Amino acid sequence: MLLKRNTLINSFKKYIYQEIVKSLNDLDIKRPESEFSLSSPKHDSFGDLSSNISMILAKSLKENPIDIANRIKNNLIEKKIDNIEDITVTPPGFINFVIKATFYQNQIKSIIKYGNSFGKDRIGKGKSANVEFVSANPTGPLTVGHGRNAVIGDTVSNILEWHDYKVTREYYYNDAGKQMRVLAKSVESRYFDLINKPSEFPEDGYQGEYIIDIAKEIIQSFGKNLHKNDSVFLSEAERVIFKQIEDSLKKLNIKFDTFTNEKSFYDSGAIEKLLSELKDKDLIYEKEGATWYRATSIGGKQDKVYIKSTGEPTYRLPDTAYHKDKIIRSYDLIVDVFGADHTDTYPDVLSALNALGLKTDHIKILIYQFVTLIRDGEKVKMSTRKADFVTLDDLLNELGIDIVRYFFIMRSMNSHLDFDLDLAKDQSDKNPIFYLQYAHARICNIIKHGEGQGFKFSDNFDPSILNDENELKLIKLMSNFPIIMHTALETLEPQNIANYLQSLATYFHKFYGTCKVITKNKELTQARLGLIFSTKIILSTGLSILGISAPEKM
RNA sequence: GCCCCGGUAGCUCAGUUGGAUAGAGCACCGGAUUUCUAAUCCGGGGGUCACAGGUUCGAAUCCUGUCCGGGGUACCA
Repeated sequence: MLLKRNTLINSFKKYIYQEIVKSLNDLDIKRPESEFSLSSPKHDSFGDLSSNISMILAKSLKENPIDIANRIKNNLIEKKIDNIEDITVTPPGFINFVIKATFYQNQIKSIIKYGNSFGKDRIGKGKSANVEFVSANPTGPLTVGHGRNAVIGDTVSNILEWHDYKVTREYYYNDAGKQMRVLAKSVESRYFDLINKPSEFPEDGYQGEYIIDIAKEIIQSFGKNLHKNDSVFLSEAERVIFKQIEDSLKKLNIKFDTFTNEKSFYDSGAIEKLLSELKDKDLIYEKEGATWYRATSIGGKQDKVYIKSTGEPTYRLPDTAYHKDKIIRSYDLIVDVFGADHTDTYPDVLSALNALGLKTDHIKILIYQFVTLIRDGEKVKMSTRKADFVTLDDLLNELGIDIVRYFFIMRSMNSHLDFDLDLAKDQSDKNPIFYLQYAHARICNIIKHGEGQGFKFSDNFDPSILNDENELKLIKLMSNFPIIMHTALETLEPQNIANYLQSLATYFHKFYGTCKVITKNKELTQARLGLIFSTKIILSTGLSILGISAPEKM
């Protein structure tokens, strides 16, 4: 099938596409090797769908593309294609299709009929997905960067769920490594400070205020007689911090299904087993007291250390065992959400798995770039070690869930994110999230107002009378929702949805400016109620996928 | 040095995976409210898509090189 992926879901496009192919047959033109497009042009003046078929054929046919286009056009016109109002040819050789308004108008009925399932292609039905995100070790409160991770991961999960995937949200952590030892030492040191005993704060210790709070809690619960290296320092620190992390995530309305501890792969012998499997493939060797992974033999740039000369493994080894485990759990799709600092880490993991004969095509790694906070027009400096950072909690307390979630996904994850606190905090029309939510609230208010005037929404209306320019634009945009969702599924990039909803809100507000819904014209009122009702459905569906509320009133 | 991401309006960013005349928001200027919510709408100015080549009917988009910013870089994850 030469059809472009995006267009597959739209059966009407598929139909037109086939009609073009048939015309080629009729005209005795050989179908081109490369695929041709059929997509919405940027400008409405070119119609609703345009194809580049004749430009692609021009070379092999040695014929002017406009002439080819006209031949195809004439053949198509003769055949009288359903739902096509007009076909035009424009330079340099596009064939443009104008779709009948009724085709779009009828979509409103579909939206109302299918509600928040409108446009679902249920591609994930019967399939499972695992989305691993956040995965911060419990060494301190979640930061702004983790926030971006959390919101991307959860929204991606929502996108998958909307397509009927069964999604497991998974949090992976390590409470046994060096980081945690330093954490315990930091708490221990603060503990002895508080009870006026000599202590030594570790060189790379965690300097945040929260460490002192944990030490205070330990004094409360365990008294002042703890000795150095007591395991309580670690266990309490982990317990308290994990509680904090879960609370922060809860405030973002994020709930994990599984927490997986790196330690479990040591306990189960999985790591041992992985090592011996790799050894059998001659991918492991010893050098300078360390154990190395021979990445170079499978196309890697350089060999990597698996076990340090201190006897402690690097992250690669358990990470590979963990991913192997996820593969064995046989998900149809495995998604990892990593920060840009992890860019270099995953290729080794994947290559080791491949070397063991495991398929990794269904593992999708999403890398997001860093977040910079902007306050008063200036970058907020952040140092993790000194705990000189704004936490995710601070952000949530200051801004609330809707704004935080929206700001984290409104930009492409490939781009560095400038999080403008002043804009986010602004409760006025400058803030893009309100623009969106206001559209929804406005619709709710009109519906309410209509009820006060004796109009009740009913699906029994005639959509063909919705012929105002702003009505048609709104209707056409809503018809595009399935394509947007399909793109979001393929790319796993939530900002597509955010951008789409912004345009939808724009088109609605424009409609509102020119068309009054509740009028004395009963038939028109019912039709327009149908229109705004379906707009409300798309808006609230999109917002709920983004994890943002759709207020009835503002 | 090498690898990854980015460079588009004064600022922050989109750009449907190669299409036609480059798009928003903010900021700036001017207008609209006896109205279903003005958290809105309408109009205006503002561009060498970092730069230079290449690929082709056609490039912000793909390839090569250069410059700038961010991240990583072999026993920290």
